[in-house]
Amino acid sequence: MDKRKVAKVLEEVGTLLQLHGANQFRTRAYFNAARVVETMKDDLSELVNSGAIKEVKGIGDALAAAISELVQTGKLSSHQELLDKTPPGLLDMLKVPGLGPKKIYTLHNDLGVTSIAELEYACIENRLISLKGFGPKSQENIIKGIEQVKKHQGKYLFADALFVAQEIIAQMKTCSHVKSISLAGSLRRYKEVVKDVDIVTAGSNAEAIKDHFANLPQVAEITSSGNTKVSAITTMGINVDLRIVEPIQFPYVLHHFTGSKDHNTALRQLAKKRGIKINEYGLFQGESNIVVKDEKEFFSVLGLDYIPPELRENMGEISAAEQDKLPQLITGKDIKGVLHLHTTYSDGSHSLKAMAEAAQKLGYSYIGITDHSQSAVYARGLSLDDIKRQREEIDQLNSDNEDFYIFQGIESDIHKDGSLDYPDQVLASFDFVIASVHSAFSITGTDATKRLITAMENPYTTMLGHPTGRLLLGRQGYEPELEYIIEAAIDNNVILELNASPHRLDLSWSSLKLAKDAGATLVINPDAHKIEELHSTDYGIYIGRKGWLEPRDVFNTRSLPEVKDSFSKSK
DNA sequence: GCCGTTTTCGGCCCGACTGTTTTCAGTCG
Repeated sequence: MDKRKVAKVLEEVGTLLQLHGANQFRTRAYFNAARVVETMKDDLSELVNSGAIKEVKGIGDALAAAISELVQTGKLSSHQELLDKTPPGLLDMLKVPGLGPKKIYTLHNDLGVTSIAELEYACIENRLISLKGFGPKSQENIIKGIEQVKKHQGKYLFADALFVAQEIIAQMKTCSHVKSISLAGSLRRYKEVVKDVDIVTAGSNAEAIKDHFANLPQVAEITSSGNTKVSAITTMGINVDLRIVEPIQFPYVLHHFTGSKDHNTALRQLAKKRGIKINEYGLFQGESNIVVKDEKEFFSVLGLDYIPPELRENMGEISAAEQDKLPQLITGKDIKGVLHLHTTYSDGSHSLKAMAEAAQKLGYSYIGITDHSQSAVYARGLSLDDIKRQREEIDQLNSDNEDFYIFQGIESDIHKDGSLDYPDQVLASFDFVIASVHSAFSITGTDATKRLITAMENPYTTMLGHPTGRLLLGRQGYEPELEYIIEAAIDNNVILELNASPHRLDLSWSSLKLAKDAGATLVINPDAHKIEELHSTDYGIYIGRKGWLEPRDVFNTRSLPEVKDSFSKSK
C-alpha cells in the first residue's frame, strides 16, 4: 500500500474519530500522521520493516502499529471497526456549512439521523429546535446549508471562483476607504477546487467598506456581519468572506487568512519555540508587536524565506524556507510553447492555421497539434488520409513562417489492453505522440496502472496525457497507482502531462510534487479545443507552482531547438 | 495520540462569530 493510500486511511480514521466524539488531540494526531506519511521522502515499507517508523516525529507506538498494519496487510482493523459503526451519510453531512463533527454526533445520537436526506426531513419536522445546543436559527441555517450542498456540492472550480473574486476585488477597489485589498484563502493558494472566496481589505472606515460590499451587484445576501468580517452569498451561489482591518494589521491578517490552516498551525508552533506569538493581528514578543510592512518581512522575522501562498500547505515548505531551499517556481514567461492542441481536423472549434496564429501572438515559439486518433470516433479522430492532409498543411505553414514552428503530434487513444491507435509506421510518422485514455473508464486501480504502463512502454509514446482521467467535481478518474506510473515514466523516458484544462488539472499538485521529487519530466499543456482555451495554460502554471515545479522540471520551457532535438531522438 | 535541555503527566495554535446560553460550545479558517 503506497503512502498516499496510507495517508488517506489515517485521515479518514481522524474524521471518523471526530464524528464519534473523540478527544480532539487524538484526532489531530491521526491527521498529523497522515501528513507526515504523505510528505515523507523515505520508503515507507523500509521504515516499517526496520522498525524505524517509530522514530519519525509525530508517530508513536499506536500510529506506528497502525501504519505497519496498513503497509503489511493493506487494511486497518480499527478503521474498519469505525466504518462499521458509522453510517456513510454522516461523512457527507460534514459538507453542510455550519455542521461539524460535534453537532453531527448529537444529531445522530439524539435524533437517529444518518444522512443529509434524513437531516433535511428532521428540519422540516422541526425536530432540531428541541435539541440541546440547537435552536430555530441553527435549524434554518442547516436547511440553507443543505440547499447549497445540493446545488453545488458546496464546491467550485478554481477558475469559476477566481472569476467572481476578481470582479469583486475590482469593484471594491473603487471604494475610497479601501487602502489595500487582496485575495486570500484557498483561491490565493491555487487550490483546484474551492469552497468559498476569501478577501482581505485594509481601511480605517470598516462600516463604509461593509456598506460598499453589501451593495455590490454580485452580492445576493449578507449571511453574517461582525466588526471585522462580513459573509455573503453571491448571485452564483458561492460564499464570500470579507475581512476588514486597520492598514497596519494588513500583512498579518493577509497571512492568517491565506492559510492553510495546517501551515498556520505549524508556523505558530515554530514561532512559539522562538518566543513569538502569532495571531491574525500581529507577531508578538511579550506585549509588543513586531511591526512588518508586508508578508516578506513577516516570514523574515521568523527566520524564513518568503513562502509563496501556493506552497503554504504544510508540505515541507516551512523547513525548506528555514534552510533556504524553496524552489524557484515556474512562471508563465518560462513557457516557450504548448504541445496539446485540437483543431477542426478533429473536435476543435478553430482551424489549425488560426490556432497557430493565436499561439504565436501569445509569444510562443512553437506548438504541437495533437488531434484525436482514429478510434476516438466521437471526436472525429483522424483517418490516415486526414493525417496526410494535415502533414501537408503543417509543412506549408512551417515553410511560410521562420519564426514559429508547428509540430505534428497526435493524441492517441490508449485501448483497454494498453495498446495505441494506428500501426507502428503511422505512429512513427508523427513528431511526437500523446497517449491518453478516453474510454473504458471502469478499469481502475491496478488494472488502470497496467494499462497506462503498457502504453508508456510503447516506443512511440512521448507523453502521457491527463494521467488520472479525473474531471474535477465530475468523476474520480481511474485512480492508477501513481508511484508506479511515475517510475514507468522515468524508465521509459515518457513525459507526464499536467493537463491545464480547469476541469482537469491532472496531475494534481500533490502528485506533481511526487513526480518532481522522483525526477520525472512534466509538460504543461492547455488541451485547447479553441483559441480562448490557450489561456488555460495559466491554470497549469498555477497548479504547477503549487506542485513545486521549477522551469527545469517542465519540458515546454525548453527552446525550439532543444524540443526538436528531443523529438528527433528515438527512445 | 504524541511529546519532553524545566516535564513520563499535562499540555497540545489562535481568535472571530453565531446561536445558544446566562457564561459558553461549536464551527471556521
